[in-house]
Amino acid sequence: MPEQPVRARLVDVAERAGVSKATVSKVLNGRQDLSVRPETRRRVHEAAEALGYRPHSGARALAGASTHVLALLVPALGNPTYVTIARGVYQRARQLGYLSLLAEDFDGQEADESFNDLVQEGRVDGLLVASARPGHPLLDTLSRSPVPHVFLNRAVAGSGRNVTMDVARSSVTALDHLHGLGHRAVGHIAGPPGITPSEVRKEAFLRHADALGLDAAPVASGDFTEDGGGFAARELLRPTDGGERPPVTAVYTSSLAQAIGAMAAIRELGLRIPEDVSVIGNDDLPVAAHLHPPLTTVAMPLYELGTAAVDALVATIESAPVGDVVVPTEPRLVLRGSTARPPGPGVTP
Amino acid sequence: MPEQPVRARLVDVAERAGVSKATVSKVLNGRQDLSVRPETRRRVHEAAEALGYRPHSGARALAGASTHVLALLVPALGNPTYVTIARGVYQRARQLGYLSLLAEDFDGQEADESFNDLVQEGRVDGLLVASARPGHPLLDTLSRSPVPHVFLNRAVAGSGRNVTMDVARSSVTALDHLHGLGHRAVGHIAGPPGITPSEVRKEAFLRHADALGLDAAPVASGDFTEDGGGFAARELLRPTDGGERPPVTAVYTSSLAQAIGAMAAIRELGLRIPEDVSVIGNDDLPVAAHLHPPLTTVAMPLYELGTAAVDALVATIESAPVGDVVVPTEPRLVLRGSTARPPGPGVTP
DNA sequence: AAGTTCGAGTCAACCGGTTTCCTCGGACGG
DNA sequence: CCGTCCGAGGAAACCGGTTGACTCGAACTT
Repeated sequence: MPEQPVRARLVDVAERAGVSKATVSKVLNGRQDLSVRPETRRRVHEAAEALGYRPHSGARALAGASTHVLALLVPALGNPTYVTIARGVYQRARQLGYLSLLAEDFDGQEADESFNDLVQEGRVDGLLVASARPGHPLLDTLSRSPVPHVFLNRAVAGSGRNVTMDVARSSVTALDHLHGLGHRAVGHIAGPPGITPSEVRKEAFLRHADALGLDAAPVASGDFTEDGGGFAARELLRPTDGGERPPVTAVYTSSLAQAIGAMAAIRELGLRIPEDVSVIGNDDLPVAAHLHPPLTTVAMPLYELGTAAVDALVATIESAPVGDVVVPTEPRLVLRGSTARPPGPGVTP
Repeated sequence: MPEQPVRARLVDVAERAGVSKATVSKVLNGRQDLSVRPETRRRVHEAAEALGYRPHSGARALAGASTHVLALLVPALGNPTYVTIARGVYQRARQLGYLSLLAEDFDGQEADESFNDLVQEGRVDGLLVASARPGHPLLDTLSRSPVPHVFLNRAVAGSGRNVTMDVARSSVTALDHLHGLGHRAVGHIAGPPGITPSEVRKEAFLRHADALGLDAAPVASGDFTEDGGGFAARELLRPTDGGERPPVTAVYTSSLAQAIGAMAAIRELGLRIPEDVSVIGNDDLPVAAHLHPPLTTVAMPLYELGTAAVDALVATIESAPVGDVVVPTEPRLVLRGSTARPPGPGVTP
């Protein structure tokens, strides 16, 4: 059997190849500050292969080289959006020879401590921060720290380290769709204030609603959860000044969970989807297709956001920082059953 | 400001406390093979505190001590069930001073490689395997390897390292509920064959259906996904031998996603939930409450499964293995709108 | 009073890599 | 023919902890 009973070490490889530790190290790390005969190089690789050599990560980290570990901080793992991002991060990291550590930022405090530890203990080479929020303690820590890091999804203005998606475009896509169906009064359920993608999405919504000349474009804010969406939906649909029809015929939400909550709330108000109210949400995740009715969404390139963030971070680590990055893939409309033409004022063509 | 500009090392602490490196190391690691005066102990702790000392993980691992890192392998991160487990693992690990690494086992191959690397590179102290499956390459690797590990959720018979929930009980709870409502023909949507929780749930279902004397208890298998649930539901509801009523009045699914898919399929068949068919699923996750109708579920102690698995693994690492463990929390019925009395044969009391 | 034991630490060898500075022999230039 | 340069690789220090063996003085025994 080709298995080694015990870990092979660098010396073992060196011995088998008939060279010194130093040479093996340099060859295996592909350093070009040393000239080696192709023949020697081959022998080293062969020996390493034959012994199934894996460098001990601790020793490596200790000797000043990198750990090849990245850490990703997300605000909520319960949110499938972040899970998708995390998968992108994980897979791309592995492709590049890195490992990724996943941490959840329950209360904002946790993050700061946990990341400090990670960095101080020399466990990670870099940080991917998806949970930036104004005033977050970590931001301050990071800004005065030399550890490589990027912000993804939630941008930090002026950091020059943001990796984001074309969030503004998603609002345009959603509105164009609803406008094309004939909607003239569309409400938006935004995320909590102060969070970049939420703010950007809201502003783009308002700007484009204006450009399209909509009659009404009210906005309500709520958490990115089902309940947040439910409350906001009730707010948007409460009939104003004695009228008996809801003030909007369609709702565009900032997250998928909000859309689910909004749908439940809309039905509880005795309205039908999509006959009375159309609903369109952001982020196309598997569950969207199986809701009742199936939810029309704007698919955001979440997975790619993850991979792009890793690319940016690794570039930073290798001292070739790339500045702010916007993932090139555009948001894509996924048409399903939750959007339709608005109820005509008695008109049934 | 109390921040140190540069990492404090063990020697720095030793110097400040006026003792040797060895003493500091032993004191901070709480080893009792050394007697130290309380006074000295205090000085050491003070010095460490003052300097904000964090041991370098690489150095520590290299010196033969543990890395204090655990790795968790899950079959699919897209499945919120595993995310919940992962949270339990992550938090309990941190409480015990460990870090947890999350890996996704996309194809079964990945896992084996990735875990081998992790272990070979001395990155982790132990493994939490939630994706065991008969014939999984990792099982073989693990059985001949000295690395501490436990299997959670999916048990490996005879390993003496299983951490599981009372899955059989969940079938009993679900069936009792349906039986109490008057259902006499209940279908079960099981997971893929060969996977322990799925098998156990199925067998418990059949056994208890027998004990209750149900008229019919057909079983269909499908992936743990929405689509898997959808296909299986169609199979269960296909009218047999020319009858026009579906052969069952209720469906009990092995996963939440399956329940969502089943609900969609049931509606596509022109049946109402819960008037025509009741649906009850396993695992109570937030989305269940916001479905249409809100889904009745059996809540499994997933988070605790994660914490219990960490406890068991850490015990194993500290050479006090605990054998098979069953999480004590019992499955709990969460009553919502997807279950009701079966349609009477024309009887409306 | 001398030997022994015990408490309280210290010494120094490791762990497995990385990296800096050398060495050594042959080719080449003058 | 001798000095120099260069290609190819080696020696050893070092990274920051951990650990078992060892020391040293005081107390305890007999």
